[in-house]
Amino acid sequence: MLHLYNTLTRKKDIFSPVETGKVKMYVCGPTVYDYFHIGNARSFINADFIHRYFRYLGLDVKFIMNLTDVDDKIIKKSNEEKVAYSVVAEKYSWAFFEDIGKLKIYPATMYPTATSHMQEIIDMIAELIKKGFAYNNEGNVFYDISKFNGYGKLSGKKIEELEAGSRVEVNEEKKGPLDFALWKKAKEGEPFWESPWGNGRPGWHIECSAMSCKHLGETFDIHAGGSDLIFPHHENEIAQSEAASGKPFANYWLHFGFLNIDSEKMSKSLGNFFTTRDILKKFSAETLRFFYAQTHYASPLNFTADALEAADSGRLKIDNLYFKLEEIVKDEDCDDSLFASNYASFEEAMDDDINTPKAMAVVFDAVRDINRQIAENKASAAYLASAKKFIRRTAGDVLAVLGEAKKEAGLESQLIELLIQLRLEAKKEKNYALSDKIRDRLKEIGVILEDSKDKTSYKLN
RNA sequence: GGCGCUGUACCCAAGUGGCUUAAGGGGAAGGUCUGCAAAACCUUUAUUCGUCGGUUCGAAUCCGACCGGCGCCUCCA
Repeated sequence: MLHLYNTLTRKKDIFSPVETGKVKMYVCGPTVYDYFHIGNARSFINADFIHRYFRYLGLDVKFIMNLTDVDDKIIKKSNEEKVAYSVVAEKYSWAFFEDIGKLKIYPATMYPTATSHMQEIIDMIAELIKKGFAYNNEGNVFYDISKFNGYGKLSGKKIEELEAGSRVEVNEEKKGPLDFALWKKAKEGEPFWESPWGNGRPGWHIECSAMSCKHLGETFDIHAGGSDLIFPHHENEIAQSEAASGKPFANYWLHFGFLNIDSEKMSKSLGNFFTTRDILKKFSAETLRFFYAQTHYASPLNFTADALEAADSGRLKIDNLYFKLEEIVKDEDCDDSLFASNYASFEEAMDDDINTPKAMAVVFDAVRDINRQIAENKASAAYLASAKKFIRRTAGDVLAVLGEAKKEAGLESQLIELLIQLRLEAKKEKNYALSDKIRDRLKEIGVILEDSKDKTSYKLN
């Protein structure tokens, strides 16, 4: 039974979807104004663990991630670069897809954009005005939070306290300081869309309400995002959606913890800002995923080079076993019952609010057991086949921390095999100087040789 | 000022009342195997969970105080 910590109820709730067997999930995606950073990557990967686990469970998942493709930051960048906002948005949208592909993120069902949902956005704003939750002030439309009863229920904030401690600039156009923009009147030179309130563009929060409603319905199962989005973004989404539909919005709210760099907040001004692209030049996607999976999704995580190195060593332990199994397992047919308790433990961990650190411990327990069976030569063919499947389904399909299999480039692998043969002959003649030289040289170019009793295998670094 | 999170070994980290005299990974030390390596396996590495009190038959887990770290309240994953 899957339990998820729900920000709305502040406890772990039993997950019970609106429609049995189906999951409707919405995750706030990127604003496409720059390459995304490793903090964003953490959120995307955490969402991916959840997505992949639902798939593992055999649920029919509809997973929507939006791209915010028009907003202040994009406009600012387009002005700096003297190109149309859409050029910026398009460039970084492609970069986003490229990067999440590299991160082995299982694709969402759909990646809708704000600009392709203008009609839905305008319709929702019109509905909010009609129902009295919003007001038009000379082309700027604001949401009147005093009209919405449950405002603050997600973030646990009280309206009076928010107003008292408010750092929001006084805006004469708004009735209340916490009212937020649904539609922003276009300023000179800004991109705009036509609307009943004049030319302008949507506020940030409304797109998520409009798009989630269109693609998932008025009430859906899971809404997730970074913990900084709780307030005001998600709070405002709830206000918009529930006021417009009169129905509950998302049933489960999940929030991902923040990433710090060397115990400091990542920011451009501190000079500790890393894009995912930068990091992927030094570490593999699997290493990054392994590193993130070691910490629960909601906890803060400290990012250091040493920790990444440690993660790299750790995940190789799983890889080494899996590659070994790929070599010795011929027949994929297997009896899962041999690993029934391992699967049960894995699922128990994941069912407990997607406890990936615990799930990894389960995988490592299995890795040790399997290695021991192999070392002691006690493993049956059926056991090894089941072992391989267990590792693939957990470390591979759900966590996606397994590295790529050895590349079987035809000529390349033949040449390596040839060198291995020559080295074995040298070894037979006890010419260890030569055999070690071959091994060392191959290692230098990324081919690692491992001798076992009767043969030598290799892996590519 | 308000709200919330957090402090577990050299490092990362799970565990939130008895199954734990605290998982798992990294690192380190010793051993097995090996011509030597590598990989793998075995052993060791927290009588203790920020500090001090309290509740309880029993607490890392609950309560209180104190000390430290962090986030949100403004765009932000």
